[in-house]
Amino acid sequence: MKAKITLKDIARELEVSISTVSKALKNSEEISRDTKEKVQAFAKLYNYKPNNIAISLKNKRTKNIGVVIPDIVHHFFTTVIRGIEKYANARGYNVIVCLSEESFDKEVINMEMLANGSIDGFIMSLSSQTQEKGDYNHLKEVTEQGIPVVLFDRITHEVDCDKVIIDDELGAYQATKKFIEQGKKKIALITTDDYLSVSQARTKGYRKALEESSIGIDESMILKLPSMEMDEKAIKTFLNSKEPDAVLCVNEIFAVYSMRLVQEKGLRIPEDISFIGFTDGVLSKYANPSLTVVAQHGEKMGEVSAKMLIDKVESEAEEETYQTKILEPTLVIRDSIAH
Amino acid sequence: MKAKITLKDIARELEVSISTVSKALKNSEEISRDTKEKVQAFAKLYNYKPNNIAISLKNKRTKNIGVVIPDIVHHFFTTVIRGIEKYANARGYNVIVCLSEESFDKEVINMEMLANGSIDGFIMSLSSQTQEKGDYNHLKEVTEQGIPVVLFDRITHEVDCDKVIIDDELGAYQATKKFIEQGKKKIALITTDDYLSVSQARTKGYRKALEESSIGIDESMILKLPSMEMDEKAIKTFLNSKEPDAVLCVNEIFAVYSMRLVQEKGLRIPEDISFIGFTDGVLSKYANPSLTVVAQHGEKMGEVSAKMLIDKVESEAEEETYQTKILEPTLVIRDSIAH
DNA sequence: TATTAACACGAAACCGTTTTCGTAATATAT
DNA sequence: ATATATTACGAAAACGGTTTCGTGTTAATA
Repeated sequence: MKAKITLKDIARELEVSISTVSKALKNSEEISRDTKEKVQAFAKLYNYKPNNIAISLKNKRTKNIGVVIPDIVHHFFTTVIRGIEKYANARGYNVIVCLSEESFDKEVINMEMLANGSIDGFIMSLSSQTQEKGDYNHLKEVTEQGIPVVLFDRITHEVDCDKVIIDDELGAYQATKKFIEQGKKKIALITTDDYLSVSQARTKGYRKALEESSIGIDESMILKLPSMEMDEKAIKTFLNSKEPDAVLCVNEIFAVYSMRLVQEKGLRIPEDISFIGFTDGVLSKYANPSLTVVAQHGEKMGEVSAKMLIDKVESEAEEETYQTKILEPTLVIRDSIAH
Repeated sequence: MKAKITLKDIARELEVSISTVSKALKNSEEISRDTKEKVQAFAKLYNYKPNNIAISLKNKRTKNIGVVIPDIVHHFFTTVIRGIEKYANARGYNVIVCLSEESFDKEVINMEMLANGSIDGFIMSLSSQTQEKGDYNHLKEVTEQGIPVVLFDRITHEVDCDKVIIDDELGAYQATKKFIEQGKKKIALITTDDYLSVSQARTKGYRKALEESSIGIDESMILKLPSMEMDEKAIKTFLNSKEPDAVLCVNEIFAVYSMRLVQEKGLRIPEDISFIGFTDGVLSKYANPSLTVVAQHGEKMGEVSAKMLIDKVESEAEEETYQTKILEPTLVIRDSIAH
């Protein structure tokens, strides 16, 4: 086992000072040709690499960014992480991932753990419990300490920081409109409780489209599930009693499961009933029939978030100016609707 | 913006030395009751938290573990990360995730980036390019430096380190045997090239089951795709020409897509043709019919890997003894086979 | 009263870098 | 020959902690 070599080791071997070694390795003009060559050769030979921790301590920059998300076993968050990771890596940053598992307490603990020097900034999406509780003090504390934060997807307006969201309202609006254009009359919505910022926005878009049409809103055509967890029974009862001819779902799973249910009843998709979901994941693509979805462009979102964060981290200026980027969703047409 | 407070700040305010503050906060017996109370109260008031980086530098422990995986938009890896994250977090560690994206170079760069003090150990799964190339020098260098490594799922025997795998051979063997017991005669295998350690093991299990039976092996019933990427055309051609009555696939996607193909041809699943895949993901559960799979217990795998790594990191002893844990797969019976 | 022990604290080294500043030795200008 | 500039390097502080060891003050013991 050959342990890592340090500047001190090189200095001792070559009988020069640590400062000289440090400067020589940085090709400083201050050091003579001879010495530089000697030091560099030695360093290369023993594969010297500066210690990241020491450098972090010195310049108070870790080149790490903390990502706190509710769940990782979820296609959307996964793609966001990928986007963040790719972009951050290209700029020399590493990504520390923490999972809140939809728990307020875990979110707080994770942030506290990272906020003590481990990272240069946060990218995060709020846990459902946090949104339900409406308590954002952990975020405020962090921003007050001067640590930059970028909130994505599940955001709150109560914290001053950069934000990246997709226009969920627009996505739902477009999807609902599509149904209307195709002559659907009984358009249902399967969503979750309103405390989730995204569900709220999607419901708004759905309502807007219906209000603008001659159909109007029938509150009983909206099923609000308590969380993103599947509730098979509730969906079954709902679909059987309301018999919609089109269903908009706030995620893939609700949609794919619903499709199964109506298929078992002998309905044809999309002739008798059409479906649109949110999240362009593997499920939509390989479902039978394939599912039309409002694509959220997670990877792009991650990329944009990472760029915003790193730009802020690296900007000297202490501008207290925050922006919210709104990404446009796209309707990915597949076989669950007519086309 | 209230910046973080340091020991020095407290010492200055309270007119004591830094050492006294440090000891007081650790409740050292050396410090008087009075002083301790004073210091602790002050620290609490100003919300003092020690700087992680400084501590890392001092005791040469970062409490970070590096996870290097080929891809994150993949259910299996995602569950492994979750397992790692949960376990590591419970023991006070953070997880730095790096993606090799199946590239050898990225794998090397990522490891080098992390190996210079950023982490206490690695948990990784090899990129396909690394396995294809058979070059493991980056792993050897790291282990020689005394950094513990745990390899999971996609491993190599050429590196001395701890390993965690599931018994892929057994999984494939059991699945194939299931087909045989159910009277299937034309049992196909859709896999990828052998350089992937897992594909190789699965193919071996498939062969073993057939060899033990009266059916024997028909090489033409094995489709080897060049990578984990979907190749719709190749699968279509294969299924049409070979007309199997049972298909074992090395992942979910191949299986679900294959099911679609035969359904379009009017075949009934599982009566005319049965399917079993690997990976118990969201796709299998919500496919139509739902897919029987060999579950790989990714979360368990992550947990076990994390435990092995952290135990090694925290053990003083420099034992040069490595173990390989083999987890048992489970067959999750769903509607794509008779039952 | 002299000696010793216990107590409470501070100085300083250390972890591995970077960077400022001071200075001896040499080179150039006057 | 003297003053000044340049070159090439080292000492030391700093980042924010932990920890060892030394020491002045008081209290207990002989």
